[in-house]
Amino acid sequence: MSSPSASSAVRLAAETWESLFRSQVAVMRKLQSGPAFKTLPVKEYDVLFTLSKCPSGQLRLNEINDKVLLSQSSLSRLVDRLEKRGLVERTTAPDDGRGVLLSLTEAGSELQKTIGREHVRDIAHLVAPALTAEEQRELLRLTEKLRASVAGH
Amino acid sequence: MSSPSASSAVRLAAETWESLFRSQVAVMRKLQSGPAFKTLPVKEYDVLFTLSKCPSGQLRLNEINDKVLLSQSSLSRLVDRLEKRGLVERTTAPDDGRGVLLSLTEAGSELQKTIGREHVRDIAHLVAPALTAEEQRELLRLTEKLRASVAGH
DNA sequence: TATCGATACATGCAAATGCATCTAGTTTGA
DNA sequence: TCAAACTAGATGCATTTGCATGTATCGATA
Repeated sequence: MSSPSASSAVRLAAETWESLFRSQVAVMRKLQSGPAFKTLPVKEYDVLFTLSKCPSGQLRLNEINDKVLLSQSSLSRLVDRLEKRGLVERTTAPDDGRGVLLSLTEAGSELQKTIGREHVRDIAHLVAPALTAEEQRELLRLTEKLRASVAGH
Repeated sequence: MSSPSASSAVRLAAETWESLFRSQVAVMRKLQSGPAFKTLPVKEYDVLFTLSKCPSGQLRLNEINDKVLLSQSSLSRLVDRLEKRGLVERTTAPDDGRGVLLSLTEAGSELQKTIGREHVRDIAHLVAPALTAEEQRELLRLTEKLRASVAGH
């Protein structure tokens, strides 16, 4: 790796990230301003969604925390709000007395599905006109590869 | 567009967005926890960065607001904080008495460069090992295409 | 050019967030 | 086996955020 190519490699990485970030901002802007999130903020929906996708139906708080951009304390209180609205339930983890398992209530599951249907439609309206199916598959592959690499330090 | 392919198109778009979003979360997590942002929060740095990249050196608040995921009022107060620290300057827009032009002070420009150098290095350490240069160029192209499409409604 | 609606930004206030810290349960190792 | 270090999550408190609204300016129209 020669010196000039190293510097251009750094620049390329920075520009790639910048572009990824700005596109995320642009899409998220549109999504969260839609009517789907009048009843529930996006971040709270995201927790319901994450739970709905998990096979066991239960997740530890620290597992959820890995998926969302929130501090541990903010997530704890976000879950307080969801619990107060009767959308999720906290249970002490059976194998670790310190841990908390979170699961959807029936109402939480219903609300997730209702918002989810509309949300997915909104996403499609933004993404489908922008990129071909082939491009979407490639974008999916690249972002997943990036996420996996970053998650594994 | 037949019915089954329409539904799978919707699913693909949703999965693509989900992956893009989660990768952004994973990368941002790492970036903002680095030492580069001990002195200045990422969102505040982002405003300095945006100003530094702009050829005229001045931007209207609403132009900046398009680039960041903040409400108008939050940006207004974020700028208050930057101004109080002497990093930016507000000027009334010459052609529009309602508008405010924002520009970097010398101190703001210095701080942006200092943080920016470290920030760019951090980005490279995360992105370069994850994707080849060719993949990064493709990711850059796809996210820019998505952003442009979404921005144009 | 006087009025009315729209736009740009600021501000009061309630809610959400993060940092530091606390409590309780778990693991380690002498 | 027991104390010390570690981990998961909750909580006090100051900061940040967004919603609703306020103020000032702009632009269109009659």
